[in-house]
Amino acid sequence: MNLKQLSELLGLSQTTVSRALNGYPEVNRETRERVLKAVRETGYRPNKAAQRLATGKAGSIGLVMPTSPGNSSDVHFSEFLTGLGEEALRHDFHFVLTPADPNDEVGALRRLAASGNVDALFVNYMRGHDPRLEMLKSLSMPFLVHGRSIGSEPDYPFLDLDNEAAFYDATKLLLQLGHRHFALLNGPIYLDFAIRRRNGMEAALAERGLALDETCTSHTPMTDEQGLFAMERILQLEKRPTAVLCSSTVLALGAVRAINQAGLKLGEDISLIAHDDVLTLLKPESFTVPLTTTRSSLRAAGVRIAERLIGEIKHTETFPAQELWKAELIVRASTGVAPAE
Amino acid sequence: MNLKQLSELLGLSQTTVSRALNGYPEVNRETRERVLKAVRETGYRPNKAAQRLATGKAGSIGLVMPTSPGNSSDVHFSEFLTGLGEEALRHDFHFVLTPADPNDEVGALRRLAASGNVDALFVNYMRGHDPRLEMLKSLSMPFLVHGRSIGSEPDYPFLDLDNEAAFYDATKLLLQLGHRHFALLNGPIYLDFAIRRRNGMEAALAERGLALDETCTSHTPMTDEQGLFAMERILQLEKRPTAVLCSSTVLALGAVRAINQAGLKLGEDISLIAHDDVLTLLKPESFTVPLTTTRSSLRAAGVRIAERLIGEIKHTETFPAQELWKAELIVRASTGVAPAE
DNA sequence: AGAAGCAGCCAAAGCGCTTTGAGGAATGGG
DNA sequence: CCCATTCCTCAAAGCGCTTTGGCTGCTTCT
Repeated sequence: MNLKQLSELLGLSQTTVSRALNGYPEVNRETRERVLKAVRETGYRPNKAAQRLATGKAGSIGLVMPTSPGNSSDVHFSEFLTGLGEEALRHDFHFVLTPADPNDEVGALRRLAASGNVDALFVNYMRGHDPRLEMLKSLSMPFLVHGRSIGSEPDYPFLDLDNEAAFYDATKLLLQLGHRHFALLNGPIYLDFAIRRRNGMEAALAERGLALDETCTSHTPMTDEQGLFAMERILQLEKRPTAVLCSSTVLALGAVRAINQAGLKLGEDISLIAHDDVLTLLKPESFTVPLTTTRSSLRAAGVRIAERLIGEIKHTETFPAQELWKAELIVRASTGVAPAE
Repeated sequence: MNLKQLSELLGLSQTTVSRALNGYPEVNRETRERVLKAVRETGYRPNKAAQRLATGKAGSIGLVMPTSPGNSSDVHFSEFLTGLGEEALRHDFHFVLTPADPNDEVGALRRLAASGNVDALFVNYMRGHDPRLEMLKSLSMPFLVHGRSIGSEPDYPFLDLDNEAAFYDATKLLLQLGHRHFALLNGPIYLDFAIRRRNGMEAALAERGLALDETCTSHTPMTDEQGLFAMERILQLEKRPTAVLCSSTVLALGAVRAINQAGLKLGEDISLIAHDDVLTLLKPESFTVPLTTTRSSLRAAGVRIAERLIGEIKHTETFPAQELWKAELIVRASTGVAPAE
């Protein structure tokens, strides 16, 4: 069933039927109702490809899905995707996912844009001085960045968490509790958020004349296994830190296990603050010792990003180009006063 | 840059250029090379929407992404997606993801098919007597099911794990170790795999004249939290089971925590076998007490499914319509001889 | 030498939709 | 009674590609 058949069925022209469907004003109310009724009865659905060809609008937003063995099936990514999905559903949009070799993300992005399959692009997992930015700016297609790229001019639309502030605040709390020896279990160092969190932490330490010890720092993919390994290593150091910051509750999962295995008490012998992306899988409050966290929902970020992108495509709304969200610092039992030396 | 412009540039007809690009034989070798060179220089990319409209082929496979609060951002789902992605990348295919209200999966699927945006459909999270099957069969579009639907005629193409056998084998091993009191932490009871795993377990028990105790059984979303709660409850029962089967390592994560908190020793006081989907996030061998598992990679299943679907769309290959994979039973330290009564 | 075959190219139709520019039927004003 | 105005409707032109069905000129066969 296509437009032509439908219009013949109704004894109307294709134009009128099309207008009736797309809510143009110059159609008689009665006619419109007749059309809508026929649509319901016949189950007619406009062919998207044709619609796209005619309008240039695809009703979909493109994203490149990272597929490296490294960050494969990242919980953080799928949590975010869920948020995007929720919002897209409300607008009858969908995503076009292009899986990409991580060495060719720029190429994947370019192909996606050129394919004519999408109206807007989205990128995340930003790196320092990210090469994708230049490419996106050169395209004449709306895009939105989740995160930022340190080292690049901030002249692009983004939504980011204030990672510096989050880890600055967390560190400050630990300092106030008397801690002096810190460890950091961070994400991969080339990622922007990891750089900023580290910066935030260092800034807070510097205020007290302290510096982050390299041996107490690890930059790894954010899995519980890596958290375990890193923490085990750190706990064997001569000068053991009493406070740990984790870039994810997933890392914290492993770290806590290492701490338990070492016979140390979380919140007493050692304090830990993790960043909580509000993963459905892993709630900081359901750890044996509930975790103190800096919290910001990845899912909510997904919703917001979809909202902005769709708004932009439809030209219905204008948004601030750049948003910086604040994380909440939520104190639970994993933080306590520093033990006496 | 479109075909017309390109052909004018070359002084050829659109037909010839199109043929040259699509590998048709009736083009002079020399001409073809000229065309390819021009494409490289101009960066011409065919408009997918037009291509699709003309051919009816979209180069993409559609899937409905579950977005309920319940199974949101499911690690299992994204592990699988990664596999799909890997394979799709090799063939320059992409996915169209439609997020769907879980109460309207059939509708979402229908819309996706009708949109003309996809060449093939994929579904998973099958339920008993799943209504989507009828709908898929009525469509004239290739589809593939991950899992099966108990209660429906198995006359559709699927790829499934032999869940019955996996849990039958696991139970049998535990029986051989002398266990008599069993618990099962399973996924939602309406899901096909959960039903089959339970069946497999019951079959093995029945051979020894045993039955599964309802109070020792839980059917929940597969999160560590649910695993924790369920196990805590079960451990408080008067007649405590000595052997536990978990439908996921994620559930096991919580269950193991409950076991530890109860002061019980895994592999001595209580034995546990979990099904391992080979999640990158959660390796059974890196548990404090490494877990005995039934193993089958979700990601590998994703790869295979993409391979089959794409092959079908391109009509290049024929595959067996139905595949049943066997899980491997891998013994580690979480299983041991049943403790004396 | 004429018929037949073939390689290589092209013009034009068509995929299903939107949108432009115009026309026909009422209505109201002069 | 005629013209202007408003409301509704339509035919036709595109969107950028593939594909059908020729057409041309050259080689090969009889």
